[in-house]
Amino acid sequence: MSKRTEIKTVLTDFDSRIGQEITVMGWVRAFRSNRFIALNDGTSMNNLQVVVDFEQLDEQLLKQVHFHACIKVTGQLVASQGAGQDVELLAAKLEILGGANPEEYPMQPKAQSMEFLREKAHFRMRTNTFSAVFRIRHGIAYAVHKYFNDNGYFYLHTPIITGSDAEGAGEMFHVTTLDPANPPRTEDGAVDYSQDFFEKPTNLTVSGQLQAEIGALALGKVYTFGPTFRAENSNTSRHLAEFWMIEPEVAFYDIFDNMDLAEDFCKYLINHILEHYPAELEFLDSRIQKLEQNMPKEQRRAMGLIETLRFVVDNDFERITYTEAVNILRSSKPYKKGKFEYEVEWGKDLQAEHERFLVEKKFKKPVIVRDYPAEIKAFYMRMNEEQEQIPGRTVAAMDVLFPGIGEVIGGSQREERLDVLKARMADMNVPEEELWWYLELRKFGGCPHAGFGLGFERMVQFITGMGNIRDVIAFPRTPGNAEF
RNA sequence: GCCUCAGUAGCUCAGCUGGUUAGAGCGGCGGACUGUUAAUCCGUAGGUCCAAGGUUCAAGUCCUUGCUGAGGCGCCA
Repeated sequence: MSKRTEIKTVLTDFDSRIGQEITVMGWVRAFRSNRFIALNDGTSMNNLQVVVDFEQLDEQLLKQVHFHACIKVTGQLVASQGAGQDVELLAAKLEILGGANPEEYPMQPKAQSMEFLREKAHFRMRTNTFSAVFRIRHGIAYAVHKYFNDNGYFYLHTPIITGSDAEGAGEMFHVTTLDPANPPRTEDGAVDYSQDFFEKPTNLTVSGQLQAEIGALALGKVYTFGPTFRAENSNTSRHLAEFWMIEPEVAFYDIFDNMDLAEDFCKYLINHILEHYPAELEFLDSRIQKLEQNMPKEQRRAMGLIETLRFVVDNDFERITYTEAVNILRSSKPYKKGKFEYEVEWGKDLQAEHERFLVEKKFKKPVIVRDYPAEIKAFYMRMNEEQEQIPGRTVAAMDVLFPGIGEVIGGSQREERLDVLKARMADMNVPEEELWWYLELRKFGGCPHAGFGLGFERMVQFITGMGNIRDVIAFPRTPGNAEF
């Protein structure tokens, strides 16, 4: 193929190219007035206007310039006569690389529903909305690595297949090469996993945290960023069966260092996108405004997308303890009026409606809640000292709650005291045999350390303003859905 | 897993208390158009009303079951 110039380059760096002949390739977004082709090659939010003179080009060729057909155009770049763009390309040569017969092609040059586009995941990335989302998704992923690299963290690849089912984060997908219809059996009739590939039962990982702790206790500061699997039957706009999670783990960090890291990290990611993807954000912002035009006022966002992102980076996150949260909730208007469906009571977990009140009504910004009751949190979270005014024991856990999507981060300081950890595992029926190495980490050269898990798609959702998590991952896996 | 709502043309939807040949906008197709920007204008075709059963003289409309999707909740990131 002859060399092409990317459309983003043409549109942003055109001074030196005006008057020159260039070649561009991309997908047709519109063919107006038998003269103007809006061409997009995925590099930019904006299209290049290609101007055709039908007397100079074959009529049959121009008839194939359909919506989303892929074409190659060579011609002279000139200053545009029209008002909508700086430059345009006068087509001297036009070639159809891939036609798109509109009588069969399902995509149409108009707004289509998210549900319909989800069924067309192989085409939806050609739309403005999804190309913007996926450019931003890339930008956030890049910023994750840049942030950690620039701050002295090491990227650790924790296993996708795990031999432990004690990671305490929900139902797991089994991994096996045994024939499910006819597996080998032991004498007592159980499946004989000693004949399986790994000679033991294995699952897809639900978290890289326990292994990340191994890294932290050697390299000091590590992070993981990889796929994570939960076999929960979750049917919501913020859950996936396969998602990407970022898990920093840091030696010598306590819960407060952990909160500082979480806040700084979130702000860095948002700032990176504000700085590098303004066109995408403006498009998504206006998209939401159009969507909300017909909604009643109370259902609309209080602030625009970009305004929300600026607000989050410009303000400190609110930090409260679980006990304070319970007190705030119990003296709140909706509580007194009986508007909450679930009871607010020390010892019970905060429900989505409670978190939403704190984030969206009370503080109107991200909130970090810490020091949750020990009974409702995982075995590895560090036990706090007893406090007189608090009804029960708490652990040094923290959740970062964002407006609209709720929990984006869950983390904790880890229990480094061997005896306390063993007691907790016994209390919660976590088998020591499976996590012998986790215990030895405390026995030999242990230290205080902390970390958290950030749901990557939830962050992408927040930054792009997309309402459903299935629309910020290219190929969503949810209960009953693994197409593509 | 639970609750609520929806499924009618390629897409988005209208179709009233059941009543003849089921509608619109957009998209498609045919045509016009050399300065358009969600281009515009004229013409035109296009339907197993999600599926199966039932009630009725008569069902897109009512009932039952199932399937699919969405929203909310739970589980969490």
